[in-house]
Amino acid sequence: MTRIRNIKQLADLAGVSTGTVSRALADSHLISAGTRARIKALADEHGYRPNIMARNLRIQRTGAIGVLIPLGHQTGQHISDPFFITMLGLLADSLTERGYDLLLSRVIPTDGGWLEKVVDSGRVDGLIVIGQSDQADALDKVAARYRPMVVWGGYQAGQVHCSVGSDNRLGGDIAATHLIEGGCRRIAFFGDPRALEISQRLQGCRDAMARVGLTDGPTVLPAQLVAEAAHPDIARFLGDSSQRPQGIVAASDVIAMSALRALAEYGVAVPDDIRVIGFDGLAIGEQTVPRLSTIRQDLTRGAEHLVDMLLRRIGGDDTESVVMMPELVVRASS
Amino acid sequence: MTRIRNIKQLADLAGVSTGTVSRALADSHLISAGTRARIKALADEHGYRPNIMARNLRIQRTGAIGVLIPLGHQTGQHISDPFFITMLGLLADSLTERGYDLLLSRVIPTDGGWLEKVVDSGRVDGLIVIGQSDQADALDKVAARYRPMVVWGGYQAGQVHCSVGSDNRLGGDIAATHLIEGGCRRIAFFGDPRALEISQRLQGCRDAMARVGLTDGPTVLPAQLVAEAAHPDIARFLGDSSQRPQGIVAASDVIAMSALRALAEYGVAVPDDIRVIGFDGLAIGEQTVPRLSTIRQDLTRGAEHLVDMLLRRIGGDDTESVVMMPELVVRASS
DNA sequence: CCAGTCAGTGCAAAGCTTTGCATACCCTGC
DNA sequence: GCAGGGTATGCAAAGCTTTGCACTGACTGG
Repeated sequence: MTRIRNIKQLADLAGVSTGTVSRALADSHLISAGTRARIKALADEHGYRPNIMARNLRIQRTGAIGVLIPLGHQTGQHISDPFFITMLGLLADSLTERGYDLLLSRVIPTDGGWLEKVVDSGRVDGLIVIGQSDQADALDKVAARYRPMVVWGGYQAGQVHCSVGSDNRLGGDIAATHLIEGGCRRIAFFGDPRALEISQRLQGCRDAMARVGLTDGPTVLPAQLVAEAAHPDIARFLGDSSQRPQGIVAASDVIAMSALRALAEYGVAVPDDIRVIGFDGLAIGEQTVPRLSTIRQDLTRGAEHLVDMLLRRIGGDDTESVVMMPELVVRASS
Repeated sequence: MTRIRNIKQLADLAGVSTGTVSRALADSHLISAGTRARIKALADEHGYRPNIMARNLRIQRTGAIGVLIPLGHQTGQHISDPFFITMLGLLADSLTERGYDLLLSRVIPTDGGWLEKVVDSGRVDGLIVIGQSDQADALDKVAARYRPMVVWGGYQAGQVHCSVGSDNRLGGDIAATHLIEGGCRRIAFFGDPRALEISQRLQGCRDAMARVGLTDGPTVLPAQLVAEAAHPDIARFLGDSSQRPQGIVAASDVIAMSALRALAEYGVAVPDDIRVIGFDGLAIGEQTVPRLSTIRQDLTRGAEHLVDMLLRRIGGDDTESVVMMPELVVRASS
């Protein structure tokens, strides 16, 4: 009843060779049904499990997909951010359903080779990167030679890596247009445009304003994505009543919530004095006071696309980037 | 400039043996500084990264910690559940800070060996299991021989596996006592007591009621943990106005939110007609209408304990289970 | 009765590192 | 000039599977 730890021991016990054991456990029809059953029973009885590392080394695949969260432009950010977490949960569900494990890494791309390190480590069969941060070039460089990688984020012409994401420019445009239609002329944009997606949202905002003659565009406050870090900046900005905008386009729901909180503290009425619109469409936005208007991205569909396309790429197919339409959700904050 | 894929090629290129390369890359002082620098430069130039699977196989460790979410008593449940996700984010932060990767698995323990499969696979250096579900026995069995495992969940006397969690009985007691002090005599408990933690919360609820002579205890509605599945049951239960309780102890904040929603739909005033209290203290409870009273568990500290203790166990130490004190948070729903 | 087939099994290489031990060389001190 | 002690490197085993190929024996058909 002693524990069996490798295939050799089991082979000796069964009086066959390791090859036979390996094949028997894999249900190969090369092995007679009798031997097969006997070996399996023996393996079961002695609690033998093949060593996955050795197996992976041999067959050159791991059954794991890496999910990477590059925190390029803001070191303070944590994975516990609601957006990442939501996406992560969706990916986990979708991947486990397909029999893959999920290897989570939070990386701070300070050195050049952060992505190569994961790719070449051979630890994963494919890679999902959540957000380009300010690392679009690094992603392109790797994508040129490493196929099984898809990225959640923005799309720009000429991009080498395969991305899934929303039409961020359009989203920003819709958000700003919505505020303008509500009568706003002085608009502020809260978000750090070093991240590709956010710069696109800002661009959309500018476009919408330019169309009605507001060629200066919005005032930009490069707020951090993470709530705790953003709040002081936002509070300071809004504290100066002389520069208060009439409308705020926030680059994410989390930033918008920070803004709502700060405005409440200053006694500014939303949406009467200042209108606020977020971006993402997280569930949490339903629960704010007032309930947050937002530009919804369909994360569920996004996650499914990411996994689908990644598996196709692992299988050798090629895939085009996907740009999904964002959707205006008007609640009570605008 | 051709890509180098294994240590042998690099060794040939450098005109040394593989052993020397291996040591050089590991910065071993056995290798002269000159050779070391030369090899490193060469490795860098040709983009060589050691194959992690081979390395893991050789040194018998993986640098990854498995996080397991057993969904024993309810097949519908998804990882996207807010509680799991919150915990997962905290663990991810804590683990990556300490240089470990996080391998996420959602398992449905139908067959006996679900846990053994992960443990013996050699894919991870240690295991964090989130929630005992109804699998306490399976956990004990494995814990008897596999040291590097810690479990988030309840503690009961005689338990073999090492757990971190709240005093659930006490939490249930506090919750029920709070409702009783608010004048409730007919109390309902929403939650499926097949899970250890929940049965303990129910027990606490019973204890509190017994102390004031309510020996029948609460009416138990074995609601699912996941919101979508629980809602119909809860709505049906509350729809029958003849059996409506005066107070509801929900086994989780998510269940409580479902109850709040159902009550709002029936036009029942909270807390005036029915008082509701949840369990967990998730951030999301701040945003409900009315804001949810709850029993808070300190998940941040819990996650840190889990990781700390796991690493200590990996290092060979032994660790005692930790039971943290839950805390009553009175907001507006009770 | 023999050549040929086929089912079932064994052998050993390959996958890539790490590391204990052996080796080679260069000094130093006597 | 030689024993002894470092220092720098090479050799090869070990870690555990999977799998192409070779082999054995039994059986079929002529």
